[in-house]
Amino acid sequence: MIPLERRQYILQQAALRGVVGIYELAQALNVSHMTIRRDLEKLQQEGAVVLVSGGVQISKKLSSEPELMVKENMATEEKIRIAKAAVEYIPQKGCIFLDDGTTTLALAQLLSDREDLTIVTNDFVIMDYLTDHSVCTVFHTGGMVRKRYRYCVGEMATKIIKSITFDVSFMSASSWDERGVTTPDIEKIAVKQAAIYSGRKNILICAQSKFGQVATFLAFDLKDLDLIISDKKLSKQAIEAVAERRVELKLV
Amino acid sequence: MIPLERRQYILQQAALRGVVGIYELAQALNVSHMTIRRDLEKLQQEGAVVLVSGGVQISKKLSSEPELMVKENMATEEKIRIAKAAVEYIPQKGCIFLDDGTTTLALAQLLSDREDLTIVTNDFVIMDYLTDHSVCTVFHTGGMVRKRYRYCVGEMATKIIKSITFDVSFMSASSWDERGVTTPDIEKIAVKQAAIYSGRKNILICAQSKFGQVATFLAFDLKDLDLIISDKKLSKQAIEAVAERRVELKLV
DNA sequence: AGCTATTTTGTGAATTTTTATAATTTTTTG
DNA sequence: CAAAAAATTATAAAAATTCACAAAATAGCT
Repeated sequence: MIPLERRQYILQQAALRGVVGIYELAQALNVSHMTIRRDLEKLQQEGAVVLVSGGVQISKKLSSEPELMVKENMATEEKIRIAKAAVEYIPQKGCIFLDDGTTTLALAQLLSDREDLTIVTNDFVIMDYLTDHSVCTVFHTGGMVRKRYRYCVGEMATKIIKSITFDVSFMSASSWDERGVTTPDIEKIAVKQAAIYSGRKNILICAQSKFGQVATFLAFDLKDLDLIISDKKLSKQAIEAVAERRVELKLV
Repeated sequence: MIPLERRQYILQQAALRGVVGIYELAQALNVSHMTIRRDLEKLQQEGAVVLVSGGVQISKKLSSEPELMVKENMATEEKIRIAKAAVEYIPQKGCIFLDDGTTTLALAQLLSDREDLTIVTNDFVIMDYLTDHSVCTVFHTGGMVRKRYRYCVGEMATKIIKSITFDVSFMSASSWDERGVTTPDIEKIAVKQAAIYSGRKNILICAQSKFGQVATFLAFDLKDLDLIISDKKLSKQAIEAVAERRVELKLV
């Protein structure tokens, strides 16, 4: 890894998460903290980041730029915590499905050094990340391209998903409540149901903030799940609803 | 491998990844770091890359327009001429397949305003371009991701391709001769054959410079094609070989 | 083919840049 | 205010770069 690559990685992490720690970066990149400090100094001179005690913050100017904004909305603290909890459920040499979404992307980012895994996804952002940063085997489901959201839906994707068996299907949700997970895109229903059909274990990884929101179409019922991983702020009402449906719940 | 090929490979890698390390290239190309350095110096003089410590970065002008950059790096003129000729064969409201490759990418770039089309591809670069710049319906075949080249291969992709019918399949080739199109990737054979199986019309769009090069595996015979579009510099030997197989030939 | 001239490539040494370690000072935290 | 964490500084080690020159490959010629 050459110095520039390292700086790009730092920028990416900063863009993704808002702030990053120096020692964390040093460990991730396997270099000394001094090297990171010198990198950060350069990046600060370029105006890309702002140094703060213990790490860097993405400069406001950048974080308001459209491409990064999309990412910004991604890996928050909660999502990373949820993703870390999710890793525990991935067996050695396993084959997993990652649904489209930012929480599943955060999970993908934790798996870059897992050579043993086979990862299947319908999301192009996740695929891009894995293509550039991972050593695992990657499959894309294909299907009709939803340009705006950069993932695939439709019958083609559904068919392929049904023809594979996953040790774990990690499902995401942009909206869920006591009934189940809902989506505004009718074409996504079949895809999500296929992923659940093909998962020997189905885990919903989803921030509590999405609870209570409802979209037009019901993709699947909470009963179809084996486990829900969410964050600790999840409302009592939600916890009760999950318990009633006898689905295991893990809050992190 | 001749020096020019080596530089094209370097450019391709740089285009693909943004930055590339010198020692990495030296190892991949099996030459000394000095040879790479001299190559990079030349490429820098041409303005294609910028030298940085430990490697090169793709020049900003190019990297900000990824679709142009790929074109840029390999004999553009011919490819665009070939692509323009290929457009003639695309019917209104048609469904076409675009094989992975830079000539097919050039074709995709000419189709951005065609709202009537359905385009299917196994190439992620083509898909990305169409996602960002086109108004047509896009499908991706999915399949096993070949990270380095950014396309899909394998049985999954093959199956899907066979289940669709294309008005035209536009095939590419990194190497071809009188026998047919060859590839170094065994997994690509089935994909290419499936595309030809599913094409009501099969057109090879391919620069003459690739003629005479041979890779390990034969993907398909020239006889399987309805038309070959190439550039005018195509050798007499090649023209005769094509005529013998009763395949129409168009030189532009 | 055989020969020379030219270009390209590899090797090793000197130079410069980058990085790691350790000691010291400053800032943060309880 | 004291302990811990972080930042700074200095210096040694490692890596990357440059330069010079010999070896190898290529091209052009008879």
